[in-house]
Amino acid sequence: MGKGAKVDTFPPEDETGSARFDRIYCSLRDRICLLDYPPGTVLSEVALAREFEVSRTPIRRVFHRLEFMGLVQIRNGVGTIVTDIDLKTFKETYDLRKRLAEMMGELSPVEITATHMTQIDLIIARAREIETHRGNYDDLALIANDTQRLLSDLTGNTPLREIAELLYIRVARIWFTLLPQFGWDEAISGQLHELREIRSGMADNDIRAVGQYRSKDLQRMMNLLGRSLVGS
Amino acid sequence: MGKGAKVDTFPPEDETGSARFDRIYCSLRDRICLLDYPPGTVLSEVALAREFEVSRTPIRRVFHRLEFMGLVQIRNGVGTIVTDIDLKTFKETYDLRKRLAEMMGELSPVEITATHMTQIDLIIARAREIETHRGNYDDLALIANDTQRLLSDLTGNTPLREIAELLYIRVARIWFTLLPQFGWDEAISGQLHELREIRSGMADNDIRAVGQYRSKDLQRMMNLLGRSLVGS
DNA sequence: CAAATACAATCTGTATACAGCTTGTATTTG
DNA sequence: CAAATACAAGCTGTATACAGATTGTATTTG
Repeated sequence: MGKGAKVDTFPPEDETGSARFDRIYCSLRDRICLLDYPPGTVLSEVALAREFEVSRTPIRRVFHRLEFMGLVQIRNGVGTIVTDIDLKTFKETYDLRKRLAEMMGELSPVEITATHMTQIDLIIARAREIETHRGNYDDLALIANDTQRLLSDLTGNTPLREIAELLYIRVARIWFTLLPQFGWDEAISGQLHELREIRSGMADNDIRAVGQYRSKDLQRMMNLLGRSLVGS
Repeated sequence: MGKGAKVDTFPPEDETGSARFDRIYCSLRDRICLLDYPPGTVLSEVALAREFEVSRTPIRRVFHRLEFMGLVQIRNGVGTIVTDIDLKTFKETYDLRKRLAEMMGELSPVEITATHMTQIDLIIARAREIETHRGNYDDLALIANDTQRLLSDLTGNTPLREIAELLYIRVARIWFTLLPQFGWDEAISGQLHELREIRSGMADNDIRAVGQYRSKDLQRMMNLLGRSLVGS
């Protein structure tokens, strides 16, 4: 999943230290989140060092960041393994995300700009474009990612934004794993429904409504999950 | 402040890797939080490497963790500097912490045990003991830290607990900096009041009430801060 | 044959030398 | 004298060799 979805950028000539770190970190984070590296995958420091044309040191720095984000577990003498999430933690995280979504509009809300409207319209257009491409879960995942990014832009409270992003990154890939179980129609129509709700709230310049829609949709996902687990 | 409050433990003989990391990380984190290293302090990798009898490598690992926690800023060619917090971020963080405190009792609440009651009683006893030791802000800070730790133990939702701790660590020292401005009587009586409120909620096995008390007290701190800033 | 044991392969953790960046200072230059 | 410049000191970033930990496997031993 997602193999062809992202092209890793080549390093520019004058790349500074932190830019290189960000490049490698974002690459690996996205590979994990988009399931190029599924849970259980053992990441090799030396192999990645060769691929990114650096030594082990910067790779290790990235690994420790990924561990802090909850995406890998580093074990001495064993290796660095992409984490899985137990259902209890998954549910707790979604419960919390649901609450944080409600806060989005209540803590220092931002003003909706024309740029924001352009962004949501573009995302909706992309979702409609793949509506009939049954089973295109890769692009659906990218759309979900961009939706989260847009909602981040609409979150005025900085710490809240950071934490919402962190929790999203932690559980997004688990969600992506479950997506196919729901079937394409349910998945894409749910995503489009959420996007249109969000857009209506944005059109009214009502961030509070946007947050409540998001919260409701997270609840809907939890319900779907519950049904899926009972049904399997 | 806090110089004599904490004794760094000696490394045991059979110390494993991650234990060493935790030891150094907690030492430096506490030194920053308890203002042994006030904002603006430049931390030296080589000096700390000498002190902890390791090479620069583990110290760098700790520095990157501290940077992720928001306690230091690492700048290439310059140094690693203990951060300060601007008032906007400080207020945003408190607004968020206030909301998270309310959630404590609502998301998977835990059962209060006799151990928990013993802990809160011990903290209250310590607070009463220093009640007449005017200006003993160091011990007051330690009491505030242990209060936070107890509330963490009462938070059943794991991600919520982690995030509440993170936000506390980020802003605690700023709060400690401001404490003396409020005067000893206000500071110690406020702390004791909060502790007794928390205890009453715990005695009723009502985590929701505990969270609401905590939220209210965070609001009270914000109000004090506002007055202090207007008055200065 | 089964169980304990020794070992080798492979991984992360650490130490250290060196490269690159930033900044204050001394020097040069108009 | 003032401003631009060259430089040196000190910091973090990187590369790499080596140490320590873990685990699967082959060997030994009863």
